[in-house]
Amino acid sequence: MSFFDEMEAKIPRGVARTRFAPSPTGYMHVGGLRTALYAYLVAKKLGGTFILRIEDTDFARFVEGSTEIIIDTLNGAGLHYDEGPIIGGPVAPYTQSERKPLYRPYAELLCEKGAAYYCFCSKGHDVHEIDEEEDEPEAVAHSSLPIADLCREINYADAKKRVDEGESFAIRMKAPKEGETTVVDMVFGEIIAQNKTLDDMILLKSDGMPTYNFANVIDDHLMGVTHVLRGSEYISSAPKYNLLYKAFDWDIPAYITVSLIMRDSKNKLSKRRGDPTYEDLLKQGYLPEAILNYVALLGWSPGGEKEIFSLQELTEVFEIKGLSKSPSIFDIGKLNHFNSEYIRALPLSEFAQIAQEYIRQAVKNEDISVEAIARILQARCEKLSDIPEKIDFFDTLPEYDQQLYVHKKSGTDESISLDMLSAAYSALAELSNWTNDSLHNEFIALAERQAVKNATLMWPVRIAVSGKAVTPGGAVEICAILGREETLKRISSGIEKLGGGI
RNA sequence: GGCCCGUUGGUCAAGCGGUUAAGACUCCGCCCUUUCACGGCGGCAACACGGGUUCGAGUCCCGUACGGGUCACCA
Repeated sequence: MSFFDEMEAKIPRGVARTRFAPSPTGYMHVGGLRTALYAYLVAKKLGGTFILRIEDTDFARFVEGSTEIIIDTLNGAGLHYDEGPIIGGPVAPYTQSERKPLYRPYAELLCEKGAAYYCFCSKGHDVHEIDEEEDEPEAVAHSSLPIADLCREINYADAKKRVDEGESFAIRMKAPKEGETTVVDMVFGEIIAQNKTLDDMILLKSDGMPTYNFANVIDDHLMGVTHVLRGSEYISSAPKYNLLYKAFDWDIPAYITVSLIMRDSKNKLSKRRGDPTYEDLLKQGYLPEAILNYVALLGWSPGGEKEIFSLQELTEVFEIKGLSKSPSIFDIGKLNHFNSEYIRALPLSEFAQIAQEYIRQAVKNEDISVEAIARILQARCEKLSDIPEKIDFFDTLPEYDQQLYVHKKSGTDESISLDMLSAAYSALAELSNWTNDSLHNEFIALAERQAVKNATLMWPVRIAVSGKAVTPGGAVEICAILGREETLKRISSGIEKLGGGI
């Protein structure tokens, strides 16, 4: 049995096998996460298999520890893979650098068949400088083709001989000069490319590693991938992939090309320009579920009016036809909305648990329980990182402007506030039971005795105990958390501030 | 520049030849209310442009404009 037959025999057959194939750059793009999600959903929707494959064919770009980050990220988001690094699978290994010996035979097979050729051009001649300038001169296409064309003409036997003699080489695809190639994509439809516009892309680099373009085709085939998901930056290469599949006489998988995620109408999301990666978002206190939900809806729509979907629900409602061809702009404001929805939907104890570290950043006083703070915070919190500044007044009363006591809607000015604080001080000093309920009742009763509306009493009290115009929780909740001693202290300092005395 | 793709309110988006062109975010107003928020109600705001095809076009076709992608021994 030949090497090729053996490889063929190992290919798993399944209803749906999809893969997420990131390169280990050290972090997860938001767009990458979304592609992973869709790949997961396509597989799960059809009861298939979701594969993780690490594309580390570029030595120079490899970042230590990246694979672990990718795996942690996927698991953290609930996108558990069925085959891949660490857990293995029927077509292991799942890391391309470990698959290196597999690629050369396939590339050479293509040379033999006349669908590819050995190229002896030196690597340097067409080095492409990453050029950020707008107006690049005409010749920027600095095509390597004319030079490579010379290699293209060398006959197979001669080239093979040079290779056998140890000459350094790369292998390029031999794109036909005539005819056209049609790509069928489940999102973009039919795309027809004139073969003459296709360049002889490198398949195998002179270091023996395959390029992304080649490794993808080989591995997708060898791993039995049925649906190939990738971003639209690859769509113009798809005809070349098809040529490769055709040269091998392999079945072409279903292509599902997803549109780009942009930072604005002109630029795609980029870490380099300061756009957040998935890890950045987690650090800022966004919940994985919320990010996933938001990102699912960027470039895909279920059609109805429902927007909140758990991962489980997504696997049920996901349809390829809901995928959009046009790019979408990442809107942090809308992510905020999803995040607050998810935060509010959490059981209090769970919210308290994830909010704990943020709460303790601002409230060091151990007498104050995390849960008490969490309770008043939960409905007013877009992201966890907002927490500390909202509750810093619990530990120390900030300096505040006396003008805060003037609030038209509550019917207070400085003089009325002074009266209210004085009344509140006496009443609270006598209060036997220091709970939300008893405080509430006491305030209501006091307002009635003073013949003012509740707000006229509550507003100045809240200002006095918090020093802030806006707080999580109202006067009652804040007093309850602060306790009698601290509450009375703060109220009396408010009274002094307003020129009164106890 | 060549090739490919896209274009519905500020943003995400539904729409599949006949609709008062959904819904969500944002913003604004009102209600609720011990502040803000939550919740409830209401409002502002869109089919890029020009030609066709058709009784009828956001929906189909062709151009134009604008935007994006790609043209690396990067992925």
